[in-house]
Amino acid sequence: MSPEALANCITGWQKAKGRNDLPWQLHNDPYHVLVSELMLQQTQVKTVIPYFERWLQTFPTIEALASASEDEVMTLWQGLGYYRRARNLHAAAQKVVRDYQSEIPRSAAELKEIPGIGPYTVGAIRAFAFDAPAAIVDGNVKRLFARLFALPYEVNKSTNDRYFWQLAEHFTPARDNRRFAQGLLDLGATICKPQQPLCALCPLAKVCQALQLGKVNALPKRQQKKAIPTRKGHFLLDVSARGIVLEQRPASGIWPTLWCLPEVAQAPDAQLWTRFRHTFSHYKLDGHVWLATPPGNGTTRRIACHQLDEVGLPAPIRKLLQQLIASEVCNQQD
DNA sequence: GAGGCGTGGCA
DNA sequence: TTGCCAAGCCT
Repeated sequence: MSPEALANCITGWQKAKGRNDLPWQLHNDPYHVLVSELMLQQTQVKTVIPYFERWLQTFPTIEALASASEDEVMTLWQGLGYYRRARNLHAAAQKVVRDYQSEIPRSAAELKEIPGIGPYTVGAIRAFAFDAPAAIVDGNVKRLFARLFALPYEVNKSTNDRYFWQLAEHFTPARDNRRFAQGLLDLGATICKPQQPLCALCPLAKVCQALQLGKVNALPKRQQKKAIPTRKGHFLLDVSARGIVLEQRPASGIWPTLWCLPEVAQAPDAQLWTRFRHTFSHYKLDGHVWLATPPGNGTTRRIACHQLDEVGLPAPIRKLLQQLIASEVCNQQD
Protein backbone atom coordinates (compact mmCIF):
# COMPACT_ATOMS: atom_id res chain seq x y z
CA MET A 1 0.00 0.00 0.00
CA SER A 2 1.41 3.37 -0.97
CA PRO A 3 1.83 6.07 1.68
CA GLU A 4 -0.52 8.32 -0.27
CA ALA A 5 -3.23 5.70 -0.39
CA LEU A 6 -3.03 4.99 3.35
CA ALA A 7 -2.97 8.70 4.19
CA ASN A 8 -6.01 9.40 2.02
CA CYS A 9 -7.91 6.50 3.52
CA ILE A 10 -7.18 7.49 7.11
CA THR A 11 -7.66 11.23 6.73
CA GLY A 12 -10.91 10.69 4.84
CA TRP A 13 -12.18 8.40 7.57
CA GLN A 14 -11.02 10.77 10.32
CA LYS A 15 -12.91 13.69 8.83
CA ALA A 16 -16.14 11.70 8.74
CA LYS A 17 -15.89 9.39 11.72
CA GLY A 18 -13.03 10.54 13.92
CA ARG A 19 -12.99 12.54 17.15
CA ASN A 20 -12.97 16.26 16.36
CA ASP A 21 -14.56 17.80 19.44
CA LEU A 22 -12.16 16.86 22.20
CA PRO A 23 -11.50 19.85 24.44
CA TRP A 24 -7.85 20.15 23.44
CA GLN A 25 -8.78 20.15 19.73
CA LEU A 26 -10.83 23.34 19.84
CA HIS A 27 -8.04 25.85 19.22
CA ASN A 28 -4.96 23.84 18.19
CA ASP A 29 -3.20 25.84 20.89
CA PRO A 30 0.32 24.49 21.54
CA TYR A 31 -0.09 24.93 25.31
CA HIS A 32 -3.36 23.00 25.22
CA VAL A 33 -1.68 20.28 23.18
CA LEU A 34 1.22 20.12 25.63
CA VAL A 35 -1.06 19.77 28.65
CA SER A 36 -3.29 17.18 26.99
CA GLU A 37 -0.41 15.07 25.72
CA LEU A 38 1.24 14.89 29.13
CA MET A 39 -2.08 13.95 30.72
CA LEU A 40 -2.83 11.37 28.03
CA GLN A 41 0.40 9.43 28.54
CA GLN A 42 -0.82 5.96 29.53
CA THR A 43 -4.22 7.42 30.39
CA GLN A 44 -7.55 7.14 28.60
CA VAL A 45 -9.28 10.10 26.99
CA LYS A 46 -12.38 9.76 29.14
CA THR A 47 -10.30 9.97 32.31
CA VAL A 48 -8.34 12.99 31.13
CA ILE A 49 -11.17 15.27 29.98
CA PRO A 50 -12.30 16.59 33.40
CA TYR A 51 -8.69 17.05 34.52
CA PHE A 52 -7.90 18.98 31.35
CA GLU A 53 -10.91 21.27 31.82
CA ARG A 54 -10.00 22.04 35.43
CA TRP A 55 -6.38 22.56 34.44
CA LEU A 56 -7.17 25.23 31.86
CA GLN A 57 -9.54 26.98 34.25
CA THR A 58 -6.81 27.16 36.87
CA PHE A 59 -3.82 27.69 34.57
CA PRO A 60 -5.20 29.32 31.39
CA THR A 61 -1.74 30.13 30.02
CA ILE A 62 1.70 28.62 30.13
CA GLU A 63 2.86 31.61 32.16
CA ALA A 64 0.19 30.94 34.77
CA LEU A 65 1.36 27.35 35.06
CA ALA A 66 5.02 28.33 35.21
CA SER A 67 4.42 30.68 38.13
CA ALA A 68 2.22 28.26 40.08
CA SER A 69 3.49 26.53 43.21
CA GLU A 70 4.34 22.87 43.18
CA ASP A 71 1.58 22.21 45.72
CA GLU A 72 -1.03 23.81 43.47
CA VAL A 73 0.14 21.66 40.57
CA MET A 74 0.09 18.41 42.55
CA THR A 75 -3.31 19.17 44.08
CA LEU A 76 -4.81 19.63 40.63
CA TRP A 77 -3.17 16.44 39.34
CA GLN A 78 -4.21 14.28 42.29
CA GLY A 79 -6.01 11.11 41.27
CA LEU A 80 -4.65 11.11 37.71
CA GLY A 81 -1.61 8.99 38.56
CA TYR A 82 1.97 8.89 37.26
CA TYR A 83 2.66 12.01 39.28
CA ARG A 84 6.06 12.63 37.76
CA ARG A 85 4.13 13.84 34.72
CA ALA A 86 2.77 16.73 36.76
CA ARG A 87 6.24 17.74 37.91
CA ASN A 88 7.48 17.39 34.33
CA LEU A 89 4.67 19.56 33.00
CA HIS A 90 5.39 22.22 35.59
CA ALA A 91 9.10 22.16 34.75
CA ALA A 92 8.30 22.16 31.03
CA ALA A 93 6.22 25.32 31.39
CA GLN A 94 9.01 27.04 33.30
CA LYS A 95 11.57 26.05 30.68
CA VAL A 96 9.41 27.29 27.80
CA VAL A 97 8.74 30.59 29.55
CA ARG A 98 12.39 31.09 30.43
CA ASP A 99 14.15 29.73 27.34
CA TYR A 100 11.61 30.32 24.57
CA GLN A 101 9.76 33.49 25.60
CA SER A 102 6.67 31.38 26.40
CA GLU A 103 6.42 30.01 22.83
CA ILE A 104 6.56 26.23 22.64
CA PRO A 105 9.29 25.40 20.11
CA ARG A 106 8.55 23.57 16.85
CA SER A 107 11.70 21.58 16.28
CA ALA A 108 12.03 17.99 17.38
CA ALA A 109 15.48 18.64 18.82
CA GLU A 110 14.25 21.44 21.07
CA LEU A 111 11.07 19.63 22.12
CA LYS A 112 13.01 16.52 23.06
CA GLU A 113 14.96 18.52 25.68
CA ILE A 114 11.79 19.55 27.51
CA PRO A 115 10.94 17.50 30.64
CA GLY A 116 8.30 14.84 30.06
CA ILE A 117 8.51 15.02 26.27
CA GLY A 118 9.75 11.79 24.75
CA PRO A 119 9.64 10.45 21.19
CA TYR A 120 5.87 10.08 21.03
CA THR A 121 5.09 13.47 22.55
CA VAL A 122 7.59 15.22 20.26
CA GLY A 123 5.65 13.90 17.27
CA ALA A 124 2.26 14.59 18.83
CA ILE A 125 3.08 18.23 19.58
CA ARG A 126 4.53 18.79 16.12
CA ALA A 127 1.55 17.13 14.46
CA PHE A 128 -1.30 18.49 16.58
CA ALA A 129 -0.02 21.94 17.47
CA PHE A 130 1.79 22.80 14.23
CA ASP A 131 0.40 20.36 11.64
CA ALA A 132 3.98 19.34 10.88
CA PRO A 133 4.83 16.08 9.08
CA ALA A 134 6.06 14.31 12.22
CA ALA A 135 5.49 10.63 12.95
CA ILE A 136 3.80 9.37 16.11
CA VAL A 137 4.06 5.90 17.60
CA ASP A 138 1.97 4.96 20.61
CA GLY A 139 0.03 1.89 21.64
CA ASN A 140 -2.71 2.62 19.11
CA VAL A 141 -0.29 3.01 16.21
CA LYS A 142 1.65 -0.12 17.09
CA ARG A 143 -1.52 -2.19 17.34
CA LEU A 144 -2.89 -0.82 14.07
CA PHE A 145 0.35 -1.46 12.15
CA ALA A 146 0.81 -4.87 13.74
CA ARG A 147 -2.60 -5.90 12.41
CA LEU A 148 -2.53 -4.02 9.11
CA PHE A 149 0.73 -5.71 8.10
CA ALA A 150 0.43 -8.84 10.26
CA LEU A 151 3.69 -8.01 12.02
CA PRO A 152 5.14 -10.59 14.44
CA TYR A 153 6.82 -8.00 16.70
CA GLU A 154 5.74 -7.86 20.33
CA VAL A 155 4.32 -4.39 20.90
CA ASN A 156 5.30 -4.21 24.57
CA LYS A 157 8.99 -4.90 23.95
CA SER A 158 10.93 -1.66 23.62
CA THR A 159 13.54 -3.16 21.32
CA ASN A 160 10.82 -3.57 18.68
CA ASP A 161 9.95 0.12 18.64
CA ARG A 162 12.32 0.82 15.75
CA TYR A 163 10.20 -1.27 13.39
CA PHE A 164 7.08 0.70 14.22
CA TRP A 165 8.85 4.06 14.00
CA GLN A 166 10.24 3.15 10.61
CA LEU A 167 6.75 2.33 9.36
CA ALA A 168 5.23 5.43 10.95
CA GLU A 169 7.78 7.70 9.29
CA HIS A 170 7.33 5.97 5.96
CA PHE A 171 3.59 6.63 6.00
CA THR A 172 3.54 10.12 7.50
CA PRO A 173 2.14 12.48 4.86
CA ALA A 174 3.78 15.78 3.95
CA ARG A 175 0.44 17.60 4.17
CA ASP A 176 -2.51 17.36 6.56
CA ASN A 177 -0.59 15.30 9.07
CA ARG A 178 -2.57 16.74 11.94
CA ARG A 179 -5.62 14.91 10.66
CA PHE A 180 -3.64 11.83 9.66
CA ALA A 181 -2.09 11.50 13.12
CA GLN A 182 -5.47 12.04 14.75
CA GLY A 183 -6.92 9.43 12.42
CA LEU A 184 -4.33 6.86 13.49
CA LEU A 185 -5.22 7.41 17.14
CA ASP A 186 -8.97 7.48 16.53
CA LEU A 187 -8.86 4.34 14.43
CA GLY A 188 -6.82 2.55 17.08
CA ALA A 189 -9.02 3.71 19.94
CA THR A 190 -12.48 3.26 18.42
CA ILE A 191 -12.18 0.60 15.66
CA CYS A 192 -8.91 -1.31 15.91
CA LYS A 193 -9.41 -1.81 19.63
CA PRO A 194 -7.38 -4.31 21.67
CA GLN A 195 -10.44 -6.42 22.40
CA GLN A 196 -13.32 -6.99 19.99
CA PRO A 197 -12.17 -4.73 17.18
CA LEU A 198 -14.91 -3.47 14.86
CA CYS A 199 -13.45 -4.72 11.59
CA ALA A 200 -16.79 -4.40 9.80
CA LEU A 201 -16.54 -0.63 10.25
CA CYS A 202 -12.84 -0.33 9.43
CA PRO A 203 -11.81 1.67 6.37
CA LEU A 204 -8.72 -0.54 6.08
CA ALA A 205 -10.56 -3.87 6.17
CA LYS A 206 -9.90 -4.62 2.51
CA VAL A 207 -6.15 -4.23 2.92
CA CYS A 208 -5.70 -5.49 6.50
CA GLN A 209 -3.37 -8.47 6.53
CA ALA A 210 -4.51 -9.70 9.92
CA LEU A 211 -8.12 -9.72 8.76
CA GLN A 212 -7.29 -11.59 5.55
CA LEU A 213 -5.29 -14.15 7.52
CA GLY A 214 -7.83 -14.52 10.31
CA LYS A 215 -5.30 -13.29 12.86
CA VAL A 216 -7.02 -10.17 14.17
CA ASN A 217 -7.51 -11.65 17.61
CA ALA A 218 -3.96 -13.05 17.68
CA LEU A 219 -2.39 -9.68 16.95
CA PRO A 220 -0.66 -7.68 18.13
CA LYS A 221 1.73 -10.12 19.77
CA ARG A 222 2.71 -9.34 23.34
CA GLN A 223 5.58 -10.51 25.44
CA GLN A 224 4.19 -12.20 28.51
CA LYS A 225 4.70 -10.06 31.55
CA LYS A 226 5.46 -11.55 34.90
CA ALA A 227 2.93 -11.49 37.70
CA ILE A 228 3.13 -8.49 39.99
CA PRO A 229 4.00 -9.06 43.66
CA THR A 230 2.04 -7.98 46.73
CA ARG A 231 3.69 -5.75 49.31
CA LYS A 232 2.51 -4.76 52.76
CA GLY A 233 2.31 -1.14 53.74
CA HIS A 234 1.76 0.30 57.22
CA PHE A 235 0.17 3.72 57.64
CA LEU A 236 -0.49 5.69 60.81
CA LEU A 237 -3.78 7.43 61.51
CA ASP A 238 -3.69 10.23 64.06
CA VAL A 239 -7.00 12.04 63.97
CA SER A 240 -8.45 14.57 66.37
CA ALA A 241 -10.91 17.43 66.26
CA ARG A 242 -8.07 19.54 64.94
CA GLY A 243 -7.54 17.35 61.91
CA ILE A 244 -5.47 14.49 60.55
CA VAL A 245 -1.71 14.16 60.58
CA LEU A 246 -0.33 13.87 57.04
CA GLU A 247 3.19 13.57 55.74
CA GLN A 248 4.59 14.78 52.44
CA ARG A 249 6.19 11.90 50.57
CA PRO A 250 9.69 12.13 49.10
CA ALA A 251 10.20 13.27 45.52
CA SER A 252 11.16 9.79 44.35
CA GLY A 253 9.27 6.53 44.54
CA ILE A 254 5.54 6.03 44.63
CA TRP A 255 3.24 9.07 45.03
CA PRO A 256 6.11 11.60 44.87
CA THR A 257 5.51 14.81 46.88
CA LEU A 258 1.87 13.92 47.57
CA TRP A 259 0.51 14.16 51.09
CA CYS A 260 -0.24 10.82 52.71
CA LEU A 261 -0.81 9.10 56.03
CA PRO A 262 2.68 8.67 57.53
CA GLU A 263 4.11 5.35 56.39
CA VAL A 264 6.32 3.19 58.60
CA ALA A 265 8.42 0.18 57.75
CA GLN A 266 6.92 -2.17 60.33
CA ALA A 267 3.58 -2.74 61.98
CA PRO A 268 3.40 -0.69 65.20
CA ASP A 269 2.07 -1.99 68.51
CA ALA A 270 -1.30 -0.30 68.07
CA GLN A 271 -4.92 -0.81 67.15
CA LEU A 272 -5.68 -1.66 63.53
CA TRP A 273 -8.28 0.78 62.16
CA THR A 274 -8.74 -0.75 58.72
CA ARG A 275 -7.06 -2.45 55.81
CA PHE A 276 -7.20 -1.60 52.13
CA ARG A 277 -5.88 -2.99 48.90
CA HIS A 278 -4.61 -1.01 45.97
CA THR A 279 -3.16 -2.12 42.66
CA PHE A 280 -0.29 -0.22 41.07
CA SER A 281 1.19 -0.90 37.66
CA HIS A 282 3.97 -3.00 39.18
CA TYR A 283 2.76 -4.28 42.58
CA LYS A 284 -0.25 -4.73 44.76
CA LEU A 285 -0.39 -2.92 48.07
CA ASP A 286 -1.82 -4.64 51.12
CA GLY A 287 -2.36 -1.55 53.21
CA HIS A 288 -2.74 -1.53 57.01
CA VAL A 289 -3.91 1.59 58.82
CA TRP A 290 -3.02 1.81 62.52
CA LEU A 291 -4.33 4.20 65.15
CA ALA A 292 -1.02 5.61 66.28
CA THR A 293 0.84 8.87 66.70
CA PRO A 294 3.57 9.29 64.08
CA PRO A 295 7.02 10.51 65.05
CA GLY A 296 6.77 14.20 64.28
CA ASN A 297 9.49 15.07 61.85
CA GLY A 298 9.69 18.07 59.55
CA THR A 299 7.48 16.69 56.81
CA THR A 300 4.31 16.13 58.85
CA ARG A 301 1.37 18.52 59.23
CA ARG A 302 -1.95 18.24 60.96
CA ILE A 303 -4.55 19.19 58.40
CA ALA A 304 -8.13 20.10 59.25
CA CYS A 305 -10.77 17.95 57.59
CA HIS A 306 -12.27 20.83 55.67
CA GLN A 307 -8.83 21.63 54.23
CA LEU A 308 -8.16 18.19 52.80
CA ASP A 309 -9.24 19.38 49.35
CA GLU A 310 -6.31 21.78 49.32
CA VAL A 311 -3.59 19.12 49.34
CA GLY A 312 -2.71 16.46 46.81
CA LEU A 313 -3.60 13.02 48.16
CA PRO A 314 -3.10 9.60 46.53
CA ALA A 315 -6.40 8.16 45.28
CA PRO A 316 -6.72 5.31 47.82
CA ILE A 317 -5.74 7.56 50.72
CA ARG A 318 -8.34 10.13 49.70
CA LYS A 319 -10.96 7.38 49.67
CA LEU A 320 -9.93 6.21 53.13
CA LEU A 321 -10.12 9.69 54.59
CA GLN A 322 -13.50 10.29 53.02
CA GLN A 323 -14.74 7.14 54.73
CA LEU A 324 -13.27 8.34 57.98
CA ILE A 325 -14.92 11.73 57.76
CA ALA A 326 -18.26 10.24 56.77
CA SER A 327 -18.17 7.80 59.66
CA GLU A 328 -17.15 10.01 62.56
CA VAL A 329 -14.74 12.54 63.98
CA CYS A 330 -14.10 15.91 62.41
CA ASN A 331 -17.85 16.55 62.53
CA GLN A 332 -17.64 16.98 66.30
CA GLN A 333 -16.71 20.63 66.38
CA ASP A 334 -14.46 22.75 64.20
C1' DG B 1 17.35 -1.66 28.31
C1' DA B 2 14.46 -3.48 31.89
C1' DG B 3 11.94 -1.85 35.45
C1' DG B 4 9.72 1.98 38.17
C1' DC B 5 5.92 4.76 37.91
C1' DG B 6 -1.14 5.21 39.04
C1' DT B 7 -5.56 4.85 38.24
C1' DG B 8 -9.80 3.64 36.23
C1' DG B 9 -12.66 1.92 32.21
C1' DC B 10 -14.32 -2.05 30.52
C1' DA B 11 -15.28 -6.79 29.45
C1' DT C 1 -13.83 -10.30 40.95
C1' DT C 2 -10.24 -10.42 38.01
C1' DG C 3 -7.35 -9.17 34.27
C1' DC C 4 -6.14 -6.26 30.45
C1' DC C 5 -4.37 -2.12 29.06
C1' DA C 6 -4.37 2.88 28.13
C1' DA C 7 -2.22 9.49 23.19
C1' DG C 8 5.01 6.87 27.52
C1' DC C 9 8.98 8.81 29.98
C1' DC C 10 13.01 8.35 32.66
C1' DT C 11 16.92 6.14 34.70
